[in-house]
Amino acid sequence: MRRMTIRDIAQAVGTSPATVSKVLTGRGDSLISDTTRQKIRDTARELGYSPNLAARALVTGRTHCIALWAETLADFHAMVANVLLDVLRPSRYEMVITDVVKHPDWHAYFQRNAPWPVDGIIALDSPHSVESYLASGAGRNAPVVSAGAYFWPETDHVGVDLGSGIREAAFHLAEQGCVRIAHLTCQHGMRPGDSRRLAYEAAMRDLEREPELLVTEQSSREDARLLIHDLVRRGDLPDGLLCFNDEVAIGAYRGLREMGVRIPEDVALTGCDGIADTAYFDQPITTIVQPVDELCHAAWQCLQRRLDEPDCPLQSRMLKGSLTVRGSSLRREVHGP
Amino acid sequence: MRRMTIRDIAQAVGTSPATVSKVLTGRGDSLISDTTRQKIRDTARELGYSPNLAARALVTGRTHCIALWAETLADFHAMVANVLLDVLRPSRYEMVITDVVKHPDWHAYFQRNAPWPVDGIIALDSPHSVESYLASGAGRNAPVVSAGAYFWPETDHVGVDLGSGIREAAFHLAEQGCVRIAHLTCQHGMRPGDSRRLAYEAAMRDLEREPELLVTEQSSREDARLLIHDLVRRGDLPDGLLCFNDEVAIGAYRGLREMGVRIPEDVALTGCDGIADTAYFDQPITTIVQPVDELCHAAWQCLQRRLDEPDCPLQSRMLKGSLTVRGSSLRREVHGP
DNA sequence: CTGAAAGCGCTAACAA
DNA sequence: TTGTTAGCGCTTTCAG
Repeated sequence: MRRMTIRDIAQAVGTSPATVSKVLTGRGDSLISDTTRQKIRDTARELGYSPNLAARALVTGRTHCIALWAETLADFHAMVANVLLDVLRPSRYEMVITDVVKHPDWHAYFQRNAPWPVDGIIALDSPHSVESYLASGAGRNAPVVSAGAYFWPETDHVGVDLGSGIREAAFHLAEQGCVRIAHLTCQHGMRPGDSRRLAYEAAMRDLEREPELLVTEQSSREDARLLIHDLVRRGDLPDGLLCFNDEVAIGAYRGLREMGVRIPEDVALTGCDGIADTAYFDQPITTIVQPVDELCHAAWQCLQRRLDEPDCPLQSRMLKGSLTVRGSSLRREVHGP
Repeated sequence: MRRMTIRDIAQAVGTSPATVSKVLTGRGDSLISDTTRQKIRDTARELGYSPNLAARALVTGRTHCIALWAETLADFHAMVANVLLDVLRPSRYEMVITDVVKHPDWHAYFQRNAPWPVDGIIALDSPHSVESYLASGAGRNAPVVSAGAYFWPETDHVGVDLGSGIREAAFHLAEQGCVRIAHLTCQHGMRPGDSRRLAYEAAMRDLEREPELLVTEQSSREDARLLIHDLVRRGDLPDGLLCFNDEVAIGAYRGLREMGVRIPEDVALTGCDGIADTAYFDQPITTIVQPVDELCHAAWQCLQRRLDEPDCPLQSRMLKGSLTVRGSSLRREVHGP
C-alpha cells in the first residue's frame, strides 16, 4: 500500500494540498476555518498519514536531527548520550550517533560519505574531528557545539574543568599518606595539552614531588589491569594511583586485587568521570564526577541558540568536576577539628 | 556563503546537472568520458560540494539511516549500540537512536511527531513498541527487525535464548549447595511470558524447589541494593540469587557487601547479559553472556535482506546465551572426575 | 479563508 | 557520451 501524502488528504477532504499543509504544520492554522481544519485532521488520522520528512527538510532546510559525535558509546560517553536523549525529548529533535574515531581522515571521509544532514552537531570529547570538520569547509552546513574536558576556542563550547578536581585528588592522596603518587593514563592522555595530565603535573610541582606517568595504550580496563600486573611483578608499584578515567581505575582495581594488593591500604586509587559502577565495588572508587546533566543541558542550549541565531557571538561555558571521596582512597579516618 | 549544488558544479564545468549526478553517485559513471568525469570530481572538491541528502532521499526514497530503538542507552543496551555502530561502519548507513520507553502511547506519538524517516529499524528489547508501531500502520514505511531475549513471531527477529543459560545457572547454584534460590527481578521481568522468569520457574520445578520471586520496581542497581538491605534486615535472605540482569546483580552485590554478607559463602550470585563490569569485582560476577556481536551482525543482515527484498519470507534466528561461571557463585572447588 | 503555482536539490527515464 | 524533462512531497508566497 502506497504511503499517504497531503494530496491524498486534500483529495479526500475536497481541498488543496496547501490548505492541508497549513493545518498539519500549524503554520497559518489560524486562518483556516474550524470545519475544514477538523475535517483535515480527521482524515489525516483515518488515512494513517505521516509526513515525508525528507520532503519537508528539503524545502525548509531543517531536518530536526542533531548529531552526537563521540569516539565510542561506552561508559562515560554512553552516560552522556543517555542524558542527552532525555534532554532532547521535549524538543522535536532526534539524535543520530556518529562514531568519529575510526575516521582519522575526516576530511577525506566527508568527500565520500556525506553524513546525514543534521541541523547541528554536539561533539563530545572529539576536538580533533571538529578541527578537520571545520577545515573541510563543511562547517557552514551545520554548527558544532563542542563539549568535553578541555579548552576549545574555535566553536561554541561547553567545557568541564577537571583540573581543580584532579588537583584536589592529588592533594587528597598526599594527605592520605601516599608517598609515590603516579598518574595512570593512556596515549590519549599524553597528547600535548591534556588537561588532566597538566593538572596532575602542576599539583605534583606544588606538592614538591616527582610526577610519574604510567601510560597504557588504550584507556581500557584491560590495558590498565595488565599494566598493574606488570608493575607488581617488577616490584615497582606506587602507593597512590590517580587514574585518567574510571575505566582505567576499574581495570587497575581489578589488577591490584588479583595480585593480592589491598585497596586502599597498599595502594590508594582515584578515578575520573563519575560513571555509575565506581560506586558499587567492595571499595567504592573515589572519582571526579563530571556534571553530566548540566553538560548536556548547556550543550543543547548553546546549539539551540546557534540554530536560532546563526550569527550570535561565540558561546563558551565552563563547568566543574567535583571530587567524590570514597573508600578506594580513604586510609585515614577523617578527624574532626 | 550558499551551499553548493550540482547545478553550480554543472555550470562551472559546462555540463548538465544530470551528468554531474551520474558521476557523483557512481550510477552511470561508466558511460561518462574520463575527462568530464575528472573535471566534475575536481570541481566538486574545489567548491566543497556535498550533496543534499534530503533531496536525494526524497527522490530515491532511501535515507540510508536506520534507527536503533531502545529503552535506554545504559549498560547492555549501550554495548549493543556500540557494536552496532561497528557493524554499520562499512555500510553507508547511519544510526539514529530513538528512546522508546517514555512514549507509552506510541500510537499517539506517531500522530504528532513523525520520527525521522529511516529505511529500517532495529528494535532492541522493545516488543511493546514494535507492537504499537505495527498497529499504528506506520509499519509499511520502514521494516522492523526485532532483537532481544524473547520470542517474537510478528516481524523479522533475532532472538537470544537465555532460557538454557538461566536453567544452567539455577542448576549451578543448586550444585553449589544453595538451599533457597530466588529470582531477583523487576517489574519488567514480571510481564507475562518473560523468558527469564519462565526459565527460572521451570528450573525450580525440575529441581523440585519452590520458586521465589523478589521484585524491584526498576531494573536498576539502586533498587536492587535497597531490596537486599531490606531482606537482610528482615533476616529473610536466600542463599542463592539468580538475578534478572547484571545491573540488578551489581546492585545486589553492593547491598550484600554493605550488610556484611559474604559472596559467595553466604550468598551466591549470578547476573545476566555479560556487561563488562561484572568481571571486575572482587568476586567477579557469574553471568549469562549474550552473544552481542552475533546479535548485531544477524540483526543488520536481516534488515539488509528485508530492505533488498521487501517481500522475502519472515526471518527468524535464535542465538544462545552462555553461562560464564565466576567467583560470585563458586563455593566449591571444581573437583576432577 | 482558500487555492494556484513555483521551487527546494536531486535522480531517472528517455532523447539526442 | 550527454542533455532534457519530469517529478519526489512538501512549503510558501501571492492572488483570489
